[in-house]
Amino acid sequence: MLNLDYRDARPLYEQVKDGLRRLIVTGAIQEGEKLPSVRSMASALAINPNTIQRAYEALEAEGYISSEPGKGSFAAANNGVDTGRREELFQRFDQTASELLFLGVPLETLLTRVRALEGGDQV
Amino acid sequence: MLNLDYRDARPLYEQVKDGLRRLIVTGAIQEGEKLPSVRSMASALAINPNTIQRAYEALEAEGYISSEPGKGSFAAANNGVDTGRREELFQRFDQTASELLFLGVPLETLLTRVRALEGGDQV
DNA sequence: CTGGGTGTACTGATTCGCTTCATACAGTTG
DNA sequence: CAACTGTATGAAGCGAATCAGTACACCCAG
Repeated sequence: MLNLDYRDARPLYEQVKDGLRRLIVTGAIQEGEKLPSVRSMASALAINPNTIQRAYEALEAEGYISSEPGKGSFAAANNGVDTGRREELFQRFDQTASELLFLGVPLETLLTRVRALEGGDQV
Repeated sequence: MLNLDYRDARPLYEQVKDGLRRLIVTGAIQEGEKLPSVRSMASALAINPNTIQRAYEALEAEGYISSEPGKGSFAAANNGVDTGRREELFQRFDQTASELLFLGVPLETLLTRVRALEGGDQV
C-alpha cells in the first residue's frame, strides 16, 4: 500500500501522511472506505504504531480522514478538507508553475498537463 | 532581502535556499547579479555563516548560482539549472494540481492562474 | 605589496525534533 | 467475554541542524 524511504530526510510519519493523502486524492481510496488500523499498518510497514497514529492524527486535522475510537479510520468527503490546506496548495501551485516557466518550459506544456489530470486521478 | 521564520519546522539553510531561489525565479535578482557575501548575509540575518554557505552550496548544485572563490556568488542563467530539479518540479506540479482538482477547484481556475504567471514574474 | 574582502573547509559542542518502546485506558464488535 | 479499534503518556536514543571557532587560498583596490 505504501513504501517508506529511509534515505529520505522527511520524517516517517510525514511520508505516511503524504502517501495516504495521495491515495485518497487519486481515488485509490474512495470516500467512506476504511483505512488499515493503526496497528496493522504499523506492522505492515515495520514501524511503531505511534508513528502511524501521528500520521492519522495529522490527516484528520486536515480533514482528509475521520477516526472513530473503537471502530476505525475512514476516508472523508472532499468537502471536509481544511481551507488552510487549500491556501497552501494554491501557493505551492503558483510557485512551482512560475519556476517551471522561468526554466523555459512553454506555457502550453503546463496547460496541457493540467488538462490531462482532469478527472483522470492518475499521477 | 529575506526573512526567517523560527517557528517554521524547516531548517534555516533551507529557508535561505528557497528564498533566494524564489528571488531569482521571480526576476528580483537578475542573471549575473552579485549576491550578498556569505558573511554579510549571515550577519544581516543574525545567523551563522556556515548556514548561509550551506544554502549557497545547495543552490550552486542546483545550478541557480555560481560561486567563485575570492570574488563572490552570482545568479546563473536559467539554462544552467540541473535537470533533476526540473523533474522534481514537474512531479510537484502534477501532484499539487491533482489535489486541487480533487478538492473541487474548477479546471479553468488553474488554467487561468498559470496564464497569469506568464512573463509576469510576480508570485 | 598589503589589507580587507571573498569562498571554502574542518572540528567540536550543543540543541532539538523524530522515532522507538512500553504501557495503559476506553470504546466497539462478534 | 475476547479481540479488535483509536487514543494517551512518559522515558530513552539517535541524528540532523546549528553554532562557534579557526584556518586556508583567492581576488582586488589602495
